[in-house]
Amino acid sequence: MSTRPTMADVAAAAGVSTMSVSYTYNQPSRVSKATREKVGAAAESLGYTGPNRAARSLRSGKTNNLGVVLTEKLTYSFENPQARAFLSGIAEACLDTDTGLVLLPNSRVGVDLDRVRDAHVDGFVLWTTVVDDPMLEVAVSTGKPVCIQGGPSFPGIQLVGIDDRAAAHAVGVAGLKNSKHPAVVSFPRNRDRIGETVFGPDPDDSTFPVTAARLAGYRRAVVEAGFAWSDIPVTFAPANLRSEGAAAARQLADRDAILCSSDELALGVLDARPDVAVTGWDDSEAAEAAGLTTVAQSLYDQGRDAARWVLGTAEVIPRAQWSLKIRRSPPADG
Amino acid sequence: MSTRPTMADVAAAAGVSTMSVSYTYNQPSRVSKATREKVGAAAESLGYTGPNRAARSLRSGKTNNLGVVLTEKLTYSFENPQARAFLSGIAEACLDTDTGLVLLPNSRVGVDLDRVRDAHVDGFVLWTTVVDDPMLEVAVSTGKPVCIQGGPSFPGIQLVGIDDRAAAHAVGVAGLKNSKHPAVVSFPRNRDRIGETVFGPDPDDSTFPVTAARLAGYRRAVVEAGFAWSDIPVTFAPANLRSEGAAAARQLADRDAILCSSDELALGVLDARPDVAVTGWDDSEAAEAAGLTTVAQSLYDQGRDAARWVLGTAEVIPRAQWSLKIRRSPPADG
DNA sequence: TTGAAAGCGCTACCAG
DNA sequence: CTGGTAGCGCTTTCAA
Repeated sequence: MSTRPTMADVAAAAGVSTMSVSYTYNQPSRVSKATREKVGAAAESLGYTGPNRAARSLRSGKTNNLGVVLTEKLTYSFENPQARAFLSGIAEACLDTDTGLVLLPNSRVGVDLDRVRDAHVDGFVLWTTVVDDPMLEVAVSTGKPVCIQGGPSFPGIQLVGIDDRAAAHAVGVAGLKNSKHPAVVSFPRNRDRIGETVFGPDPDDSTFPVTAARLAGYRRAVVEAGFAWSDIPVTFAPANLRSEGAAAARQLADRDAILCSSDELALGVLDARPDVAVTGWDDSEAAEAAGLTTVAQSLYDQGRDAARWVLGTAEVIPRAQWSLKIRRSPPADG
Repeated sequence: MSTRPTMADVAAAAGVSTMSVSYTYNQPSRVSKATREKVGAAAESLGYTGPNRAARSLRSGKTNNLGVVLTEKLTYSFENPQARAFLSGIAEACLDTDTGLVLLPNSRVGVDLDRVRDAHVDGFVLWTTVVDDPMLEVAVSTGKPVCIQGGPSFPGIQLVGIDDRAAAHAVGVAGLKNSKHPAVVSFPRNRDRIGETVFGPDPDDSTFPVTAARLAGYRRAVVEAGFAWSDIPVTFAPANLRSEGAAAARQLADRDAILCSSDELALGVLDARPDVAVTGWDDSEAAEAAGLTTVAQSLYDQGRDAARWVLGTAEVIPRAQWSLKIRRSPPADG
């Protein structure tokens, strides 16, 4: 039962003070090369693997844990490929700094808010949520750094994500090229997730910022293509499922081009209407296989960058990149 | 900048000793009801949310973190629905005990072994790996509790998982009901993941315990159905992908029943050979939709139970349940 | 550039 | 059932 060596043990073996060992690990530039080498050798020979984290936490107030606030049930987040890629990126960044992950659900139950309030973490990364989510205020009130993917923007919270409005405009322009009767199939407007078709809805009526931004971009593309937004049917799918895309498409039987909020919905649309021009979002493998025109972005990179910023490894969050993938759907000519 | 109250603050406010507050949180049954109530009231009024974890860790040696050792790259694990469900279960158990998650990759690089050796966690949950994985020894050598899903069995490591051999036998019996020329499409035999077809391979040649157990179960079903195992072609798919199932099926064009190691492979087989009798494994949603006969098990439950055991919340790991889902493929009569 | 002292907040141990 | 004492391993602060 040999207990692990402490900093004091290393100091004794190296013939220096405990402080010199501490400095060697925390501010190596502050100690002389000779000290650094003595400490390194002593640590090696004793099998010392670095400062004990609990002690360091107690003294410094850092927890070495990152809080990740996901959707309602953790399982749902895992089933969403985009959220998953985001989480992978976060996990990767945590690995680099030996940081633990605390996965926190975000149902609207008070207990989830309490959990965030009291979480023993150094900061939070949130998955996009509704504009009026009380979680936003709670996260900020902890005084810890907070970063959210996809919005909403909120005072004190750093954003990571692409310019959804600009990307939606770009993919909309591509999708409407030869269209006479376009339509949109969108994510739900709010947490009620009601399936309904509305002509020319106000994007800002959506409490999901991502939904709102994409609608606004589509609207701009539609208007630039010479249509009146109020003539365009927008079907809000109750869930981001292929089957819902198909169901929506059947309600839009007279339309010749359909802009979709996700590849999943777009593939469903193609299932029901193989003839129609369709655009998706996210550049999934299935989208590539189906030849779908779509918006590509790396949620993995965004997760990694968000985590790095929260953990203090990175000073700034690099601008998230996106690109348009033009493929055979929609057909090049009508 | 009001700093958070400490146990001593609560003790002072409640008019008791610090120790009584500590006991109230850690062994409530040891303190009188009166004390408990005084402490509760004082904590409430001060906004004390429980013992500081770093201090508790430092004193008790507990880290309040659980190590989860997954496959080579974390991303791969997230893309595997079964590993994902397992991880969801673990995450849920961690939530209950306010425990952080440290996700650790398991490539064969030494750095991953070092990471596990030095991980600041109270125990490990491992995802199934090859029988000769050095990670097993490393995890055990930490002296911390270790539980592995799916095997291999290893001294000092707790197992969680179903009896793959028995389940394979059961689903094999169902799948071979009217077969004259059966075949098997299996997971890879070892980490080389070579795609090949072998007649009557020795199950124990597989370094993946799950692969070996399922093959052994299939073999028993095959032999009981009156075939010689050495006459049965077993195609090892290089990856657990639908496309690989289809590719394998094309190589088994003369076969009338195919037992598969996963739903994914089975669906691929059906893509290429809609006429053939097929069985899968895992009871995915797609399997249900396709009417596939398969083995159902809850990796979520297994993850939750494994984590509870490692964290000391549960004394024993409940036996993992499985059931046979008999559906229209294979057809009831030839 | 190095070091001594103090103490972060808590719980193991022992005493009553 | 309750409480005092000691100290977990480290880093902040101050001094040399």
